[in-house]
Amino acid sequence: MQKIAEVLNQFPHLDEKSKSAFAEKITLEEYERGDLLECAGKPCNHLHLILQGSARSFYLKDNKDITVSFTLENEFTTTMHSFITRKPSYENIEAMEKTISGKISHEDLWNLFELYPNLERTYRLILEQYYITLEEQLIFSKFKSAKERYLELMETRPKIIHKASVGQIASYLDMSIETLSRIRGKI
Amino acid sequence: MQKIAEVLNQFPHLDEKSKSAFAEKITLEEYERGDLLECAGKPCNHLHLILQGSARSFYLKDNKDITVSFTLENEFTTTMHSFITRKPSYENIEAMEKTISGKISHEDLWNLFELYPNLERTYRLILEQYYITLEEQLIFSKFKSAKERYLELMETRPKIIHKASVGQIASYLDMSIETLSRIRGKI
DNA sequence: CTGATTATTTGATTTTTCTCAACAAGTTAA
DNA sequence: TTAACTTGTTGAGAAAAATCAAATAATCAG
Repeated sequence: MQKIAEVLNQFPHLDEKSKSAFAEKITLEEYERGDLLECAGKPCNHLHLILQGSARSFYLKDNKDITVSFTLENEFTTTMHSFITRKPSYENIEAMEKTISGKISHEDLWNLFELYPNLERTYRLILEQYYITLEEQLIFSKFKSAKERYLELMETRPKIIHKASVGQIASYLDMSIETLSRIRGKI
Repeated sequence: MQKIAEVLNQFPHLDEKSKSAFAEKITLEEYERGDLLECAGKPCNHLHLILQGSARSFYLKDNKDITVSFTLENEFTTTMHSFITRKPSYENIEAMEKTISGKISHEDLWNLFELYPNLERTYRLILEQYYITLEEQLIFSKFKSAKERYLELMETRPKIIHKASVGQIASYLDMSIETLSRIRGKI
């Protein structure tokens, strides 16, 4: 698929062989709004590249639905903890709309790493980017008030604001629904 | 050094050649309490393995000193954002006591990756562990009150409580010094 | 050892955000 | 269309934690 090639071309060190070996192991899957890409309780076996649509990672705590992350087009997602440790995931990933994921299984990916060190490097680079993003999220969330966190989201990933509900955004930004509603009212 | 071998032996897939190639590029450096292992404003060029003592990552914001992480013996530390992007770091890393670090430069490490894919894998595995830790920190910090955050630190990394000052722990746990002091008083 | 500086504790007050409650606006199903 | 839900908004009071202020305790330089 053209889209996959585009994403892989972001990694210039990747040779054609590695790319096509990777592409061959990708399965396309289509989800409707609300369908689960990955499900809490089971080990997460796939790394997903969202080719179309969007996804939301969340888990349930005391009957509350807590959003951990949003994934938009051309971004990767998985429940990293489970994908790495092979233990049951505590997170779910659901499609927020009609979504197509190009997914590769853990097993296939690990096998590819043996054959194509360049792919392992690519995975490492992706992991690094994710690490940085997470670190920024952790550090900057410390200083920001509820309002600032919302304004930052508006600036950095405005699409999320249009795709997600108030409740989803509120739990993602770690504030109550009411607080978010009040913030939105005042802008 | 014996200690380095011990740490590397945690990665069973690493062959002897890779290990010794890595060990050869490590430089031992000794720091006194307060010395900087890495300094904000400059690109961070080293991955450190703390062989003895302990370190603290922090940065300065509006004249306040904010602790980002603590590193104890046999743990790795670097200012990941800068180490990965090669841009100036916004974090400092300082020795909290007399500390010995086994450090390897970014350049040496990247060169080793070309020659020993197993080392790149090890780095990837370390990164994965760090990612998981960070993710847990982010997710679980969302639910916990100031008191719960402190109790969790006491349970998971009690050494930090003995080595760090109230102010350092307070900023790490994202609460005011006074709040932490009151929490400690009541236990 | 002693005064000066810094770190910590304690108290009073204020701010932020949460919780509970009521209500309005949309959606969906019968 | 209406009734039952879901989703979002608004208000009032409560709770958690921050800030401001002052008092102690600990550490350091001379």
